[in-house]
Amino acid sequence: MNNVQNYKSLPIVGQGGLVFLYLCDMKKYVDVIVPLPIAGQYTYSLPEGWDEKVKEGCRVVVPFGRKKYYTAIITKVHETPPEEYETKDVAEILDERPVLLARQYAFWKWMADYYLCTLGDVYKAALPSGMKLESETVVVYNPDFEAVEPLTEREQSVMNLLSSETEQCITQLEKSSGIRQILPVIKSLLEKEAVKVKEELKRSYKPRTEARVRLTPGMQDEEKLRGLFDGLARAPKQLAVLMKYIELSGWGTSGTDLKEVTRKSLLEASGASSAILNGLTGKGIFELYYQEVGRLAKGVCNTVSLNPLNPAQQQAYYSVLSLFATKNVCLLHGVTSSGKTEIYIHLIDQVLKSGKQVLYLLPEIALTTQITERLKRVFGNRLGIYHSKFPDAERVEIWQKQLSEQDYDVILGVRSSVFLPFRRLGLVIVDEEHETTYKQQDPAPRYHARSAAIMLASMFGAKTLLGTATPSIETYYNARQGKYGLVELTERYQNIRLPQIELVDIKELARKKRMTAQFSPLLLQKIREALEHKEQVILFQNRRGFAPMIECRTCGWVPRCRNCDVSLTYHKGMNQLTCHYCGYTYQVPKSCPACGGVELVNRGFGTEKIEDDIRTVFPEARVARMDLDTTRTRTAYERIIADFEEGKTDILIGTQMVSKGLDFDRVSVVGILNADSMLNYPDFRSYERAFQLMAQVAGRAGRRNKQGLVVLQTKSPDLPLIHQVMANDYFRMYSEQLEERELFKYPPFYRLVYVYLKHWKEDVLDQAAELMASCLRKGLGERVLGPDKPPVSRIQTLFIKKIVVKIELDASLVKVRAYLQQVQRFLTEDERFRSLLVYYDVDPM
DNA sequence: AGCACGCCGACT
DNA sequence: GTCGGCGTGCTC
Repeated sequence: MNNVQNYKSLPIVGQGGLVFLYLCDMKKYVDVIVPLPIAGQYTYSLPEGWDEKVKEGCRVVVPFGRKKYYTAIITKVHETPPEEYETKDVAEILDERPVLLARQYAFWKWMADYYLCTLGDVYKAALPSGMKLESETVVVYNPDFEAVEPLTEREQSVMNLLSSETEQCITQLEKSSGIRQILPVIKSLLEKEAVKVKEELKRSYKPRTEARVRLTPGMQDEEKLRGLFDGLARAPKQLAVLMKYIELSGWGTSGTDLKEVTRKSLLEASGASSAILNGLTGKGIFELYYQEVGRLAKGVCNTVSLNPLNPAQQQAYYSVLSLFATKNVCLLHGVTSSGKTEIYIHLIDQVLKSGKQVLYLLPEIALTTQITERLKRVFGNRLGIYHSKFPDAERVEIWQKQLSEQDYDVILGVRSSVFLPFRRLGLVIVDEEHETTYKQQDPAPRYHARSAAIMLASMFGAKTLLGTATPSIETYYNARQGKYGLVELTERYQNIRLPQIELVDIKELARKKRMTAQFSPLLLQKIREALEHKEQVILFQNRRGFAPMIECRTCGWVPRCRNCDVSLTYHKGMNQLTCHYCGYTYQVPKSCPACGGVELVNRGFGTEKIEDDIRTVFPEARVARMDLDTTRTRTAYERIIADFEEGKTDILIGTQMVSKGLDFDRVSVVGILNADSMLNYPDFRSYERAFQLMAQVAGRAGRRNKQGLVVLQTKSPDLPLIHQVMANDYFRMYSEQLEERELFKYPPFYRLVYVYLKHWKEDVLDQAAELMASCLRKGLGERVLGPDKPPVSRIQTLFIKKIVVKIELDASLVKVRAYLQQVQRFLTEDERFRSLLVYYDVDPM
């Protein structure tokens, strides 16, 4: 239909002469973001009469492509019909009020722009999946179908599956039938009219409901009830339930409304079975009704007052406040156990008093019960917690609550909570600022939550506080340059002394054959002493798995993933080899496929191996292991920590997880088993990271009354870094690293952008990468390095190449980004490189 | 991303 | 000669 026909035009005479004023029921259009990695936005038309309801930031369901439906977000409502194409109608409006606020949208646009990805990528990362409904094709069995001609084997098997369950979605059918290409089969069944298909929106988010009990309307008077008591004389159990209900609801108590009684509480209080209650509903005395209830924990209302700050903390607190007068970002550099959290709490309290909100970011790993309990006690139900390991439905409710009038004043959350809606943000705290897990690796948007938080805060005119004991070089540089305010807190809480660090040369000991597995005699002795004194031990090894790999003793062959070009990790528990890139598992070969040798041995040591060895040496000790494999679920993770806290475990063995902001009271010994394993990464940040890890893990040792001990085992005891760790000399590490960074053109002096190219044909990829690099060099010259084969040069059958671009801090990032995209467009227009995949990692870690 | 179209090889 | 496999292109 021609849209113009809908317009009622009315000529009126204005100052400029005759103009046409189009009145009211002009056709409306919306521009939307779809949750796909596609650049640009799409325009849909609104069916008539829907006009009033739509606003920017609301979600709509739109048909996209031949059959799929997606949840899109409106960015613009307008009246300009597109000229080049016919629009489709919006299928459904999901919100009356926007779920994406104006400032959030501005934040999304900044992110897509800065990190070189699409708005769809940002949208996908930002919203909890329960808010992104998607359609699914459902195949419906036709019971009246009579075959005119015999069905093929595949068709028959699909029909058999459908006969037992007459409506099934395609993915489910594909799985249970085992047919990989099921679409053609369904298509032919559709032509034969053996089945029908429909598109159904799957709503994964369902509000939680609670069954409640009340008297039926006919029973709600004194007379009737009295009659009931007599009537139920021969059903004493039912009578008891009725009496309990009257008690719980407060029936008959004058002047008060009836309290609602849940089915569960009535059953529990009366001790009756559900059959008894069913009897009462059957007689028409009670009726059940369902009420929507939130999933969010109510939080305690009676909160404790703040702990007073000690003089050092007090001073840091005031320094931060006064620096915020002139700086938007401030770094709080406080040694481990200096009580940064208490300073945060006082700052939050201050911001709340001014009616603003606070976002408190923590790396996932540090977001434990210790910190959440502390904040809950202080802020009660004004605090919301946003954790990726919480169920999605809960995250949906937090999002919705943030949009409501009863939004949280404080959000404690992980990386992705920068996307939550805020309306009166006043402060963002980024705790453990140096943590690399703040950077999202895959998929896009590959954003750094620290940078994103600073940008978000600036959009609100809010302040950002970065806190850590071991600042990232970039942040510390910014602070020393005066870009950020800097507050240093050197005094430990209650004057606990920093741990004593003992250096052990394990190379020398190994030569003399004095090592027991990975443990030096000193470490073993200290563990033994700790166990005797009922103290606890943490052993740190920066690797997981039983042994990173196995190797043929004869020829040195190492099993590799056939998709990803990395060596496989050996997992003893399942006696399997796993690729940690694609997750594919392999059986351990009986003999070496290269030379036929039968001796396949372990190489290197992971946490699992250490656990095994420590159990052999100290069979009486209670040992726990904490790494990615033992902490898959939130409960497993919290169990390990709780057990250790309560002293149910003597020795905790772990990867870097054990170093994260946990405070344990009875740890007297920390063993760093092999410092060198952290240093030998081909990465310009490996020294910085090794220092941070060792300083953090060392900080776990020693509490109130006793100085802790760290046994630092290394093969290179003369390395300057080792001595910087021993002296806890952050500044020396920083200065030394800074020199190298400047020399080799790394951050903080240069910004890095990695350009990744992927293709399934290696030679095409090589050509494309060479061409891309030479094009980039034309515009950017020596700033372009590569192309290079990254350490993992093939993931899931795609070959990968990487080009590094180093940009001076004062160069225009906007221009560089535009240039990168221009070169990409030029490249993908080339016939040969049609299926070339290009993506970027801005400020990579 | 997901879905259809269209071009190639392995079978009737 | 056809069916099924997968590369290429488009989606308002």
